[in-house]
Amino acid sequence: MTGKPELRRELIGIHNKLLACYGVQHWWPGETPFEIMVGAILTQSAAWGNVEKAITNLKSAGKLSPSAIRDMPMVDLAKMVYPSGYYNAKARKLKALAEWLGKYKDDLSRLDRSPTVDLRQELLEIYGVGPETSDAILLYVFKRPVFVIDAYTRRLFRRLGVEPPVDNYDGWQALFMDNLPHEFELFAEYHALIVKHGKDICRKSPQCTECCLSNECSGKPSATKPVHLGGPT
DNA sequence: GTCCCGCTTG
DNA sequence: CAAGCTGGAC
Repeated sequence: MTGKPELRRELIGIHNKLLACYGVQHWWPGETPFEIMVGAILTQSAAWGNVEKAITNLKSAGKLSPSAIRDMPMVDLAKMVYPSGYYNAKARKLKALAEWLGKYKDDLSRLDRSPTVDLRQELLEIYGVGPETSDAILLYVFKRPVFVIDAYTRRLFRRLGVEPPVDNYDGWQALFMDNLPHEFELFAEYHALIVKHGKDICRKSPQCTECCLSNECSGKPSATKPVHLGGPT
């Protein structure tokens, strides 16, 4: 946490307003660590409701475990995750995740001994695990203080007029991690609140009249959409 | 930049 | 009917 005090207070202020608006979120939905990891992969560019269907399919078939997924034919796995979209790609990703866990005898406590940077590097080497999925797993499974950046985060804070100097994943992550205390509870709750807000209010087409942040928001990108002053040609 | 891809919402 | 959904691989 080395950033400017002004930005630090702004980021905390946004968190507090979201918390006051929505209350504690109790994330991540998922009853076991493995279920959280599966959810993190299946939710890539997919609505959570569809992810739940896929997870329910796995659960009711008794296949929601690393070993079951390793032993299952790819085609069967693809059918089960069908509702979450990209089913062939996601079946392959789940296989890769399960194979990786197998290297540690499916024992999360072994992995939990690794420092965060090392664990993150390992996660990134798994097929289908990129920065966001990696950080979601680090945060919600391993309880590491890592700030997760997603499309909702970028959209919300751009509209609020807060942007990092470098517009990529690491740049966004540094914006938050350089300006907030590295506390698991704070990062977990903040991300959950951003998602809640992004789904319900700060959508692509924002519901600004119902937004509890409308006072501090310029609504920039959507407000700057081209206006043809001369009217249609 | 393109592809992967079904389901929900407007 | 189209747009959008907690991305990542190539």
